[in-house]
Amino acid sequence: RVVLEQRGLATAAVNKSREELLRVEDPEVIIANFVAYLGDEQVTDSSQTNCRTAISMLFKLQGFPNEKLNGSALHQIMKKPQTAMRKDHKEELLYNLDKLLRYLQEKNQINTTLSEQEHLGCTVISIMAFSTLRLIEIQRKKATKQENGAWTIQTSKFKGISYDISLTFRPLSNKSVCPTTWISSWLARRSKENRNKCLWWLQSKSKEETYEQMSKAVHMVMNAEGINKKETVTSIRKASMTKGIDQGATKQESDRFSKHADGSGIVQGHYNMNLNDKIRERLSNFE
DNA sequence: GAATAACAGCAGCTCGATTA
DNA sequence: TAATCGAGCTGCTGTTATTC
Repeated sequence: RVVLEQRGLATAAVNKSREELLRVEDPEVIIANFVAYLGDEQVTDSSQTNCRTAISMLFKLQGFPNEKLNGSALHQIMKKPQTAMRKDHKEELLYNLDKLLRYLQEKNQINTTLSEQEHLGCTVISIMAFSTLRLIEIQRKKATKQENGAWTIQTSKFKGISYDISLTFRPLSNKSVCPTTWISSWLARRSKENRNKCLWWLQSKSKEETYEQMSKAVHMVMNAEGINKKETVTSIRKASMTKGIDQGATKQESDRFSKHADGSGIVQGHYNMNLNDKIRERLSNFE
């Protein structure tokens, strides 16, 4: 339902009742025709691909088998938009994670004077940098205080490894950037009666912070540090893994840290943003 | 030389993230 | 909320290595 709502064009294309859908003889033709129509209308390649997925899902939900939905004709039609969508893997330098850590270090000294939004942004950044969780996973997590100042957090993953995870942050030697410090100071903002409310409870608004607003809070901190506006929240994961790999993390370490099901390929393609200058320099030297 | 195993790489699809 | 972009898993395919 969510997918279909998002793809308004798709629902328009198959504007039929459930009974009508069940009577369709050849759903692949309907999908192919609609994608071809979108192509004529100069709709973007990603939109064409998404609409195809959405209509296909609609038919699948009615019980049509895969073979009826994905034949060679549609395969050929989809080649153009899918080829155009492939991303160019550029060699480009990402901002350094240290930039954000330095910001956290400065702000930690005055964390009681930060605005609620900025405080939340810093806390999320600290958690993301040291856990490589996604924003959605951070938003729906629970935090429990342990002995010795450690915090255990529990969340569910829908992407990647498909089980619930729980991980424990123990105090780091540099306390000013440590997630335990930031979670503690974030919770210290609220009054006694709200102590047991969920982690992202806002004292000022008396409600839980929304996903979109959390994204804005993180962007606010990133912008304040002068990071290019085009960088997304996910780039913090990238910066974290890139730094780890640059410092010599082994493949096993980075796979475990990133929690990808197929670690090496994904990390190589999307998260290892180190330049190849060092290896080129070494190759250029010979006896 | 054929059969099989192991591996790498890619395409396709799905769903998270962002923006207007 | 609609539209778009982008990340990442699954499964397929072709290549290389190994065994028979």
